[in-house]
Amino acid sequence: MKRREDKLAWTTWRVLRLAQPMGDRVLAEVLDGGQSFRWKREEAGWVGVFGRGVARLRPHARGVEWCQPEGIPDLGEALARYLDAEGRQAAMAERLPWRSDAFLREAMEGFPGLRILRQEPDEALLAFLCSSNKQIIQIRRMVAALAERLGEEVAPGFHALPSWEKLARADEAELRTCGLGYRAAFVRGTAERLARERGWHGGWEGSATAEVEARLAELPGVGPKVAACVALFGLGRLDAFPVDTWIGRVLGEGYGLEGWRTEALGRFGRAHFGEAAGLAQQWLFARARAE
DNA sequence: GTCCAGGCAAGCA
DNA sequence: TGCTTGCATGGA
Repeated sequence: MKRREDKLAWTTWRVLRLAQPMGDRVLAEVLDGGQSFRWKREEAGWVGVFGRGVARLRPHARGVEWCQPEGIPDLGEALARYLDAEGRQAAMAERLPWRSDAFLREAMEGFPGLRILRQEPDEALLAFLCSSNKQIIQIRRMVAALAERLGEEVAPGFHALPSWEKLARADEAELRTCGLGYRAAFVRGTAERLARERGWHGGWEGSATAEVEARLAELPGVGPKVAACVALFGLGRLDAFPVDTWIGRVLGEGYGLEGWRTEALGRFGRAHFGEAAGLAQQWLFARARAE
């Protein structure tokens, strides 16, 4: 039996120029390397959901080629923003200490054009609420299950993530059916709070990243690591520096910091890498996982 | 079967 | 403040 999405009509492929193109391997790392959990590999590229948009992507010499389902609003601008087409991050990366830091430089050279996807804050928060003590592949399955069971269908066969209101109404047993385990209580607790606070991150623009992370950490299931991920991936705070097991390992190897506590590693990362620490973190993360 | 995963929260000294 | 433990589940 054909799946519904197989009958979906797609627009013709178009080129989205990127200031900093990505090869196949780097595009894979960006879409499927633990930032977003919403992209699936297909024949020659990727298909996924970002916000309420659905798109197919494939590498192109000057950027990416993309198409979208027929009959929904054009996603060109949203995709350009999502992928940082104008290259704001490439400019920021110039401020990293790669000239004096050979370990970082090697990581950057290994993944040219790597970037932070500009995800919606809700999307990053929900995904990373599910992330604790889980592998990337498992997080992707949890998020997919939440979308399919509770999210709105935005194109045949494709579901957006559920709203906080919807998640707050779901019972914990249903969330556990999505494979969340003890994280179900995190999602429910945070959903109950945010369902009452529309625009929860509104008004944070003028706050320092440390303050933003502290506010995030007031939510159930959000500790230092998840807060840093949401700040970086969802709120565009490029100076946020999440420290997970991979980053702990790679900082130990590359910078002689074996045995340092997570909190101290975070301070090191922010001090050493500076205002684009989150970008450095993503390059080091990619390098660590590739070894 | 064992170890570990893009950790968090609570309990303890 | 800093360390330990329990937590659900599934890969490797």
